[in-house]
Amino acid sequence: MPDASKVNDALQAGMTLGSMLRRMYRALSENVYGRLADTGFPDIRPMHSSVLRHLTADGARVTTLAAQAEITKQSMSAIVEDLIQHGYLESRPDPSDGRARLVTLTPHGQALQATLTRLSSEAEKVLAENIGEQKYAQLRALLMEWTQAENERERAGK
Amino acid sequence: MPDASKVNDALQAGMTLGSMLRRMYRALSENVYGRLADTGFPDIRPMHSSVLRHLTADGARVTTLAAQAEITKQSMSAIVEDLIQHGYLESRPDPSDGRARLVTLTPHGQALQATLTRLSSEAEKVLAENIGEQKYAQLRALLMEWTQAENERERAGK
DNA sequence: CCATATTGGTAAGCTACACTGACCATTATA
DNA sequence: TATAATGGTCAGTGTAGCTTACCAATATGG
Repeated sequence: MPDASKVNDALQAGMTLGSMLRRMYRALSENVYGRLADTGFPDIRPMHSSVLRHLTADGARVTTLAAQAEITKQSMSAIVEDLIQHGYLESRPDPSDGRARLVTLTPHGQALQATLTRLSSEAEKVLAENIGEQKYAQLRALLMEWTQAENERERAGK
Repeated sequence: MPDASKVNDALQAGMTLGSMLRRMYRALSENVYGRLADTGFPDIRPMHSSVLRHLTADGARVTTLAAQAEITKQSMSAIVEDLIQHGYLESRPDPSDGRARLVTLTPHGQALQATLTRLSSEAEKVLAENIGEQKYAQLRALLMEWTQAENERERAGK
């Protein structure tokens, strides 16, 4: 059983779960995007990862990407447009549907995606060193479990 | 030892630690602020918590609050100003320093703070039910440990 | 004790990232 | 085949931050 009074103290001291999650997220994010800028991708910001995270070699439609990233298609459209301007993506009409367009990575975009994955992994490694491999593994497992359960709940409640 | 290949798969699938942290943060945040609006505080948004989280009965200066929330004093100043307009805070000259002002909670602000703490605690309870008390306790402990260590690192590296 | 540096705070303007509402063209369906 | 649903765009809005520049009051070192 978790020590409820201790949690309460923490809440009083402003250490909500949310604030800590947010802070850890920011730490990772700043690490990754700071280094990304130093690695030849100075025009890429966190928002761009919502595309890069999900885009596979097959390409995808803006609508699909938007759904995966849980943002509106207008927002996703703007992000994609920006990445096209910078040469990371290209988009061509989808042969199987006259309304749709297929978004794919250019070689430059593939390099970016690879670098982003690498830097994310390195950032996690730093965190693992700070709290210990064991606890890092625990944290990751916990989050993955929750995320997957959350996906279930959404599919169900929809 | 954490299963590195599994982590790598997850990274490929876009499940970075960061994206999961962010998502859980959003879930909590939407829960709390959605309900807060239904509880008679429709004008309070997540940003406001950066003040409310740290402000004690003694009051505090904008500069102090800004440092605690890790935002600029201009940003904090705007947030405080907004909360004053809505009757949650008041600010008076600090008798001990002619430059400074002391920000304190009005009774209305105290009610808000209490409600916010309650809702945060309830939101965490929901999460605890979803992943299990044990794992919730683990997650919280992990995050608190990292947060405190991070505080250390900052104090040291500064 | 006074010149200079530091500190608390404000003002103005900008950027990043997301949203809503309205709309068009194409495809699916009753 | 008329209507609904889907993929996408355009224009406008809002939120939460930031930077640069500045003022007034306090601290500090010679």
